[in-house]
Amino acid sequence: MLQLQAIRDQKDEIINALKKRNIDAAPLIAQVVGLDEKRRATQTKLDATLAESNKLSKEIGELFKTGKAQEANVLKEKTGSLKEDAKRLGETLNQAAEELQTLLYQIPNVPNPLVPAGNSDEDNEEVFAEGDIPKLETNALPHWELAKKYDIIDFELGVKITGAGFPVYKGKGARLQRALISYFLDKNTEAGYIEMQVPHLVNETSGLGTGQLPDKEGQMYHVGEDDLYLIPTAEVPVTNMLRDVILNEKDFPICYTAYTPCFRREAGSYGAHVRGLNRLHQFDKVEIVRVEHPNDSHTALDGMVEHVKNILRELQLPFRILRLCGGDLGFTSALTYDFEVFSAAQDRWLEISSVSNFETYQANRLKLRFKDGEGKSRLAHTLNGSSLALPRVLAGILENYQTANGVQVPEVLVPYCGFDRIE
RNA sequence: GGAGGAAUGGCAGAGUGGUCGAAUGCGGCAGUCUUGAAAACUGUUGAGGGUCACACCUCCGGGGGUUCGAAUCCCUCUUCCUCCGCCA
Repeated sequence: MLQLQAIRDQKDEIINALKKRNIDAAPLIAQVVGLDEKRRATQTKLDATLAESNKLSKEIGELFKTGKAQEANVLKEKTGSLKEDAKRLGETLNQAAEELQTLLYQIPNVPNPLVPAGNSDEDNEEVFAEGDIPKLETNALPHWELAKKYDIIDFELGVKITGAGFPVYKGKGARLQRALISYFLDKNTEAGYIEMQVPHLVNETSGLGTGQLPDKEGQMYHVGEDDLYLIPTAEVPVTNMLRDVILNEKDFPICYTAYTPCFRREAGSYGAHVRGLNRLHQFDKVEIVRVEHPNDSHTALDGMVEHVKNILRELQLPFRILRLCGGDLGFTSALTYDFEVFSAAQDRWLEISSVSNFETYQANRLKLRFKDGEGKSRLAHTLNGSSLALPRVLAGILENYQTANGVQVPEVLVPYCGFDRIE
């Protein structure tokens, strides 16, 4: 959520920057400014009414104490109309504040100046690429065929017990998955992230805090009975740990990592591009989350990108990094880098990580602040990234490491797996 | 699930209708003393709105009510604690 103060002060800059997202925010911003003025004017009137009422109440108290009940009763009558005014103004105020909130929820984050213009994923800017794309045998298989051949992932079994998009990992497949989780957590811990285990269901307030609600409601599984949401990413519970917190400057940086399953309804997407592990309703992910001083957040973002890079290097997977264009940028993000691994057998790039700086957008919703040198409260910056998402990394490994006699296990994972080949 | 009790500032903890945004202690910050530190002493220290700055307004778990006036009384929700039941 953008800060009202910023909208007031830098209206034109914001409208201009939002054009990169291909939206014309001018009407919305104008509405916000109008409502904000109304809200403040009403607040001023209400405050004056309440001040008058408070004053009278004090006088009445004094009069009763000194035994002047009659005079007190005269004053009492005067408070009646003030009360009515206050009630009416209070209602107007609440309504204006509510409308304002609804409007603010509709405005996405302002893209960072680095964000390239563009409409779709085709306009994303490749900023880095590394690793050799392996030359596979002509009869190389996509991962869903490999999964069947070696009996390590069973999609049909998942359909039987739950539905499409809920695979069952078996034997070495399950072990490889667990190995990846441990490996990622270890790498993140080495880099200074503190490991957390967090709830997999969150309440509505948490959904609002990180920006999944109110607009992406349909993408989360909702447990109606208890009004809880299954998390679409660990970002939600982990970042919300800092909700309503005022940090000290010396607390920065805050670095957390967490492994969780992620649940996404992904309504309405079927077809070739979602085969196998490419898109699931439940998948595993290890996430990194940082809370930073505004001055340091972009350096931190670069650091997170480097960190993910190093993991992919160790796994020896060919990858590239894209800077998302305005049209592809997530609603709450100011700047996002996507990591993609090349899947030789599918002959396409698979997104395996997304690293973002939300600047103050989430912090404003979360009321995540810190005391600066002058003792003033300011909003912190939040960042997060996948380090890493499991299924597509698994797909990339299966496809790129396949040989005529089985799938080799990447060297760094062998100690975690306890085997070096799936056959 | 049943029966009781509780929720106050960073923490602990007073406050049962007006003088309470809230005693006191601890912690934090600044200073005095000290070569430095500790101790001691002095001062300071919640959040939000509003204003050029003041004034002023709101907030004592959330929401609603009673009253001229609510941290304090009533209703309701949530959470925590104790006892019972169930249970990995």
